[in-house]
Amino acid sequence: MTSNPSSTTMPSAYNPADVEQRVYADWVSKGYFAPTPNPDHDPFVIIMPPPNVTGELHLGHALEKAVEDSLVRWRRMLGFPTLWLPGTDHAGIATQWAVEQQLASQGRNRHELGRERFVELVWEHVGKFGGVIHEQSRRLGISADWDRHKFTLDEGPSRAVRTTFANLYKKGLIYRHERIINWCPRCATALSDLEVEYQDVQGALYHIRYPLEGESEGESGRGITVATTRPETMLGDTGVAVNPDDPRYSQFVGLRVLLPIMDRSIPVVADEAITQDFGTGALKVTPGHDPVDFEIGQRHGLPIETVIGLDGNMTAAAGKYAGKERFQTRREVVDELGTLGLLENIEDYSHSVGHCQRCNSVVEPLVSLQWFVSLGSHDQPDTIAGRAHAAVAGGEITVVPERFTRVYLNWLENIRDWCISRQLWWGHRIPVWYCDDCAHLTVSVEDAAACESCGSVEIRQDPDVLDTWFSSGLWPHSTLGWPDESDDFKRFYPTAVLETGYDILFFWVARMIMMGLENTGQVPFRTVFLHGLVRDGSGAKMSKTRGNTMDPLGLIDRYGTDALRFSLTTGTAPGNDLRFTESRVEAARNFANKIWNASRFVLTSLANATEASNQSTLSGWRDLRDLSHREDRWIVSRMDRVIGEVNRSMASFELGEAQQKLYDFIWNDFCDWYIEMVKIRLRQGGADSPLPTLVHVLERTLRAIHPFLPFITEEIWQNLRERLPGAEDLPESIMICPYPQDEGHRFDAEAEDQIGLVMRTVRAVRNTRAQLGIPVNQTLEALVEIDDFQGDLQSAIEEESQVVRALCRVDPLRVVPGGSSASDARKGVTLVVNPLVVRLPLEGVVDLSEESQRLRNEMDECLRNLNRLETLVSNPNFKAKARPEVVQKEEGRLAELQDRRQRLEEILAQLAA
RNA sequence: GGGCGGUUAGCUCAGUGGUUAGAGCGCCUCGUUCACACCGAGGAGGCCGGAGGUUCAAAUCCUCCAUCGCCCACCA
Repeated sequence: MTSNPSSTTMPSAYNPADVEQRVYADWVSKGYFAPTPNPDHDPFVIIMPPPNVTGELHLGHALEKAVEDSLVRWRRMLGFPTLWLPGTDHAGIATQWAVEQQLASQGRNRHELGRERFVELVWEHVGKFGGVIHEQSRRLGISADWDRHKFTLDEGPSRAVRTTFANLYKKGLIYRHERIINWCPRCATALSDLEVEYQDVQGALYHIRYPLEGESEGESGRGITVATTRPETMLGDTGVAVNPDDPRYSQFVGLRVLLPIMDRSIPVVADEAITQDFGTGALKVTPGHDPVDFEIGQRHGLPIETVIGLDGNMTAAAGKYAGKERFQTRREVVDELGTLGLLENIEDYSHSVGHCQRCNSVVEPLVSLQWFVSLGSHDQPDTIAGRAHAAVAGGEITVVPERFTRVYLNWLENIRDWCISRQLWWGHRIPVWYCDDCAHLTVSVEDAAACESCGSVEIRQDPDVLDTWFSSGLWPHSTLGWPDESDDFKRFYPTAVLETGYDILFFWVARMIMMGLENTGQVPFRTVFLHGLVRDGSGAKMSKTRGNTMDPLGLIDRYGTDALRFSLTTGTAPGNDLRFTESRVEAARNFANKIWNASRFVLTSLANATEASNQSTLSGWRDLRDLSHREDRWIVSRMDRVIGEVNRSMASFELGEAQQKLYDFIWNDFCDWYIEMVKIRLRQGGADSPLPTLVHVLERTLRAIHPFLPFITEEIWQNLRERLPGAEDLPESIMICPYPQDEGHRFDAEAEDQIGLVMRTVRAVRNTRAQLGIPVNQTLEALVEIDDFQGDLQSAIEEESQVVRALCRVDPLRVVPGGSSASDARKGVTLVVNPLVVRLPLEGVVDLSEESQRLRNEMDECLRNLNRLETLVSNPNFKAKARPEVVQKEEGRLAELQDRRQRLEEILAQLAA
């Protein structure tokens, strides 16, 4: 690396602002983000979910990118040729809506401008705000291959869109049909089922009497009373339906009623879809404005009346209400019915009403001519839906967390054809040309100049554009070059992992699987990895209108990128929503600072070591052969175990687990214990310097945590590389180093046991000191009793005695045979630290009755546990059925507790004497 | 109406069969010469929503209930 750390000495607190921009620029300039060939591994590819082109970075993006970058960095360090391909989505309806809002604020609208000028304006808007989000994303330190960035409206992806359309059309899988669809009157476009959001609305159920034909309105007499939440649609009623089994209405079936206001005669039909106990049991049928009514109408040959127009106003078919706004019409119709005496009841009624996902207008179902993709059915293997279903049901694609598998399959099992045409101006225009002369439809990848049937040049392109998700559905293959057999497509498709929020499982993930299989015959990715939503501290969805958003860039400014990333991805399980508060970032920042200072300690120790005594020993830091010190063997063993666990967690997408393990290791094992132990030896100097181990563990741990904390690890790495004698040949960046693996041969159970005992001893003494309020600077005398006096334990404790002495301020510390110091017991505190007994003669400091009470409490607890364990172990079923290693473990524990009981008994007896 | 998820320490959450259930934050006590006060040492605090069941063994698996949240769905 050519850039240097900002200063020659590391400041006492990590300052991300000094580091991040410089380090990122260097990574980019070195080209590390591009895939590096490696014949030993298949490529690891993630296609980044393309954000909306004029969007801005929010915490959801930050979470997504943090997760993906960690996976990508980990794989890259493992040696996989790794590609993370970024892109941007034109976001048809969202972007058009944004520009329309701007126009509206100037009192203008797109129709005044005309299509061409409006689209130019959108491009200007994109020119101004497009790319902002990726500039912001770079501050997250993400290692995406920016050179491969794709935009959905780029030439390549656009050609993929047209090619797909043409292919599907030729296969008969895209068709144009008049059908009832969801219409947003504000956006003036059709919407797919998914783009409609249902919200509960407090409305009313109006009971309206339709007189039998021949009766006059208002006459109290026979008739059928229907119930509706949308009285204005009655103007378009073409029938009344009742359940065939409903005795109340059986005599009406086949008769006709008079539609009030419109004075139209409409038939009464019988249909199974009618629920007898809802409302009045009679349904007014409006095939033009309700999906259910549409189907009933189809079954009974009822005509379709369109009384609400594309603009949300009533049409000429609405008689005297023509031209009136739909909700105004509702009020007036209700009034008129009241006047006519036909309004029998109005009851409060809460029901769910579809709203436009984008602009929140009430969606109007209406009949119109649209393009659809025929998806078939999940149980027909040769259909789009069938293949998409089989790919997941058959395990070719794995969904993580697993519970979303069923969600996905259920959705496909109920899927209907996909309405893909949008009456918008911003997007991929439908590649269909209509011939004025012969009415033929020319479908073409290239712009058509003439009708392919009659050659006429009097052709007009379909004015509509395609659903944004149509192009996003092609994303994994269209970004890699499809429909060309490009190198990237051959190398990188199918991709490995698709990581995104569970909220777009249907919108995007399902569509990619459908379209990927359709176009390439292969799944687009092997694993779908879903994350949850970022919520605010009280669990509410973050949104600008709620005003509860947090700006990721502000958090980066205050705490650093690494802290933000760590806080978003730790302490949460995959797929779960995350309640996010600033205190999480603060905690992560503190952790980063802890790493920084531990590193500073190592580097300072390096600098302080005398040249002569350390040059030679230091050279062994990389492979650490034949470690003589127990502490060194302990920390290396612990580290390797953790690294093994981290790799396993990563492989199963448990990023939070992986990070937690590293956090605990670094903070507890490395900083709180190892560094503190090692200070003693460093102060003493001497031949058996801990420096090689210290450097080894730091270096390896930095690599292990680099995928999560990319900036700080790089900065420390550079410091290390610069200041560590003989380290010049290390790779020039931590991000191109190999990821550490556990080396099982370095697991050292003995060192872990013995250091564990040292730690327990130190804690016990510290605890006593704190309880008794013994000042820190007052040293205590201590006797450590060991039963098997001549054994390994004795030498171990004696070798570690200076550690114990330093860490809990005891001196002198004498190791004696078990029971030999019993006569001192009376004078102080006795700690049972199996298999040791530690005696602290504290005559006068400790109240002996309190001490014996403390011991009795300990004994009580011991007996409680013993009781439980004895029952367990003496149960013959336990030995017969439990796994042998569990039996062994529990028996060991039992023996230890028995041992402990005996010691406590002895001590209590001595105290009583 | 169907489905899914949550319910674990004061708060936010980890923890899918096996020691005495963990973390961060907060709280209490003590401590700043020697990496870090963005710190250290010690501590308090939980019958893991309830009830049954399976099992040698349940926070963990099953059933039911309660409660909160989300998704899907054409009862107007």
